[in-house]
Amino acid sequence: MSRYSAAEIEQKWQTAWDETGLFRARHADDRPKYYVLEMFPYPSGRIHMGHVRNYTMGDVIARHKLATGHNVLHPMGWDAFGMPAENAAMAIGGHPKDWTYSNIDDMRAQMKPLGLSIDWAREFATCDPEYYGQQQSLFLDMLEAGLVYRKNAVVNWDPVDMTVLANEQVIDGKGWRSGVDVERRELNQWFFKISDFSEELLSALDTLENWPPKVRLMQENWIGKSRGIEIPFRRTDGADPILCYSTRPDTMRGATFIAISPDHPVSRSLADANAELAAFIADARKMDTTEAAMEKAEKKGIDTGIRVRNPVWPDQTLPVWVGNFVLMDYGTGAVFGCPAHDQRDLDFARKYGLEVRNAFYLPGDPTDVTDVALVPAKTEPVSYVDHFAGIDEVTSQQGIDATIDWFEAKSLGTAQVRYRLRDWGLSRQRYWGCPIPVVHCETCGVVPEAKKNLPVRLPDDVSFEQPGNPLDRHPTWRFTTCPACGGPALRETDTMDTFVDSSWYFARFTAPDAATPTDPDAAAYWMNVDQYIGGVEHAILHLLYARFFARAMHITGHLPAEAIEPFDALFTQGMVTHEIYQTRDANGRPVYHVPEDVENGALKATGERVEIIPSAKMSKSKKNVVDPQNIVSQFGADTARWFVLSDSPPERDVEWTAAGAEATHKHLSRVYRIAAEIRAAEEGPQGTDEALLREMHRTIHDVTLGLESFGFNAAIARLYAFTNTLAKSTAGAAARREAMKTLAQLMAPMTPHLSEEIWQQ
RNA sequence: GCGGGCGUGAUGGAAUGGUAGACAUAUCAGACUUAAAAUCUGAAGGGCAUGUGCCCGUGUGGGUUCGAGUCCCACCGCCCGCACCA
Repeated sequence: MSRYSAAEIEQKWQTAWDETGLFRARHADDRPKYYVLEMFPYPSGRIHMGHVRNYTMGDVIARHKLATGHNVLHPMGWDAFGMPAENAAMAIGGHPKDWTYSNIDDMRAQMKPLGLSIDWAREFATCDPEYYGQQQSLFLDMLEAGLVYRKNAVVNWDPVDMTVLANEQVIDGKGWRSGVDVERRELNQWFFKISDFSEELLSALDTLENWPPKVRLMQENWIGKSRGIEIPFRRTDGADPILCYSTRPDTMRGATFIAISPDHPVSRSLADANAELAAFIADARKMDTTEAAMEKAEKKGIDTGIRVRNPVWPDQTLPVWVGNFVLMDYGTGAVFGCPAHDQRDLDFARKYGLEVRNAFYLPGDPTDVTDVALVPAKTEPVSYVDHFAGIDEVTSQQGIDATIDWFEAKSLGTAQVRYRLRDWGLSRQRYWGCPIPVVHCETCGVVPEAKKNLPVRLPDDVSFEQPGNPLDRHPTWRFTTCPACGGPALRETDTMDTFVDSSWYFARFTAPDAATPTDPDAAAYWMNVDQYIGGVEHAILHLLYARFFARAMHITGHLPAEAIEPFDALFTQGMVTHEIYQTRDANGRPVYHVPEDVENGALKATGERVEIIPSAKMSKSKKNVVDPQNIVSQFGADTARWFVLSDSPPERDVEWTAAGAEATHKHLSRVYRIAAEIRAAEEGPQGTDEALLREMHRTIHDVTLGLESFGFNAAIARLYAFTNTLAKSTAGAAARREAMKTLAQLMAPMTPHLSEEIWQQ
């Protein structure tokens, strides 16, 4: 072969690797183990450049570790449950199962040509009954361990589609499919007790040294620990006091009203006798809970007529309002409003003509002031604090803590540590998910399914013509017998949130065929994941849920104590972006064009200039998607792999360009050519060329360092430089041969096929 | 509002506090060719001198240091995450 033919080379070596079972991982081995994992894909049907970059990074590490004497586990699977499959069934007919499995086949067929060093024998999909059956078993263990419970919760309910909607599926207060107003409905739902682990999930973040600081910080903020105090406000009518939660009791002097949630018990009981209030509460209920809506929503309130006393200055009485902005499930569902020091409270006070009172005495100011402009800057020392604890700066954290202590010492309140983290509601009124393995028995109530009856399989004969959950209207599926009393019972028809599926798959990969969720030996040997790689979009939910699950799996005996932090190192890679090409139609609306139709900034067909928007996320609607399959068939997998790693550091976005891909291909052709030249060079008595060999060893050092520290772009730059040196080298044939072999070896993690070809010749 | 990150040629980006701009793209020139492609050789931060040299340069302004793209302070700009959380 005189020309570089990626197609031939790649096919040849992929077959060879397959036949020798090179990437099969076995857990009896003297070599140190290394588990590298990329976040597994949702089987949409097409792989995209982001997948290529993600899996190539993992593959570079896997191959590098394999080459440096490690026993490597590098598996792949499918995060296969979820709504798109049901949506496809509703839109185009067919069955979610068929749609999903056929997508998996398609995607596997697109991935295999990339030459990834994956142990395909371990592949599974989360919708395999073998997988979700083990998940049900895990759920039952967690139920027994008290890590799962049922409670009523308010959800977004679409009255037409008859299903719960995620916040993301509520657009402007309306269901994204039905277009009707979404209701807030209270339903009985299953919850994981993740909030029991708030403190531990928070403090253990410090041990995750090889995680990006940014991700740790995001989790810290999400868990949201705060120290505050619960303060009872006595009512003038002598009824039970209203408990308010505050993290800023130092602003007590500025309190001019109390706001309670529409869901607060006091609001509810008053509503019985107050039609206006009842209407207000009903109205607040209708408001959807999405971020966007919350931001726009007007702050509204209604005076209850109740008055309470300021606990520190009892001669001051404050009105109690119901406010639509007060959340029932944070703190006590009641707050005191301090308009002088809080923008939201100020807006509210202005709207309803409530008093604005400065919380802090200004130096030399003996009386209360009402002008907001006089409020001292946060860090300014204030003089009034002798009232509290004799501290001179209330607004430092120390000052706030001292104020809390002061309140406690005077028996005016109880210090509280609170977390923003809520329990994880896992019930979904959906078909295509893991059935929750419980039954509802008239005599026994909620009863866990017996493990011998697992998996509770999804029925195949379902229809999607009607809205709602097909499991609910299935003629027979629901009807079963109670595992406890043997009487008639109904199955739970809710399925699990798909985040559950991805919360433990990494553990299942260590023994994908085990008859229990994990195999203790295999889990002990392979866990933890040494390097986990994925998108930063999973920084909070997936990674937090997985950390919770690892703890739950330890408690239920499915993972060793060492595995409660399942990912030793985490790397979040950047996106692959591409220019967008757009022109305008007669009405000035943008029209997008695929890259193939554009040449030199103009449409190939008409010559019309296109507007170029650089570095945009690839998306179908903007038509700037580059299909990896096309690149592989045009240039080969090695070119695609090399390109997505070159140019940009892996944590940053990389811009895909046709010119860059071509240049990469030219470079690989050049390496191939140089190798051929060197092979053909006359053997002779020439000695070594020390300069070349010195450069070679320097390259080995730099590239190794680059591969081990996610400096792939720098490693590749070094390989370019060495290729140039080698091409120009006038050293003897033996030295050049040695240098060429080394070059091939160093390139191998990125371009395994080309390297293997050069190495073997 | 709270939290975090980043500012280096035309472009993507290199650079344990020690020769800024490695490597690549785009560009230009040359060789080969009837021509083109491919390939090979070379130029290239800006300015002045163009002859070997000089001056200025990592968002802006200060500071630490023998020495700062790198460390510290302030400001400007961009990006990201969170947010009626009391």
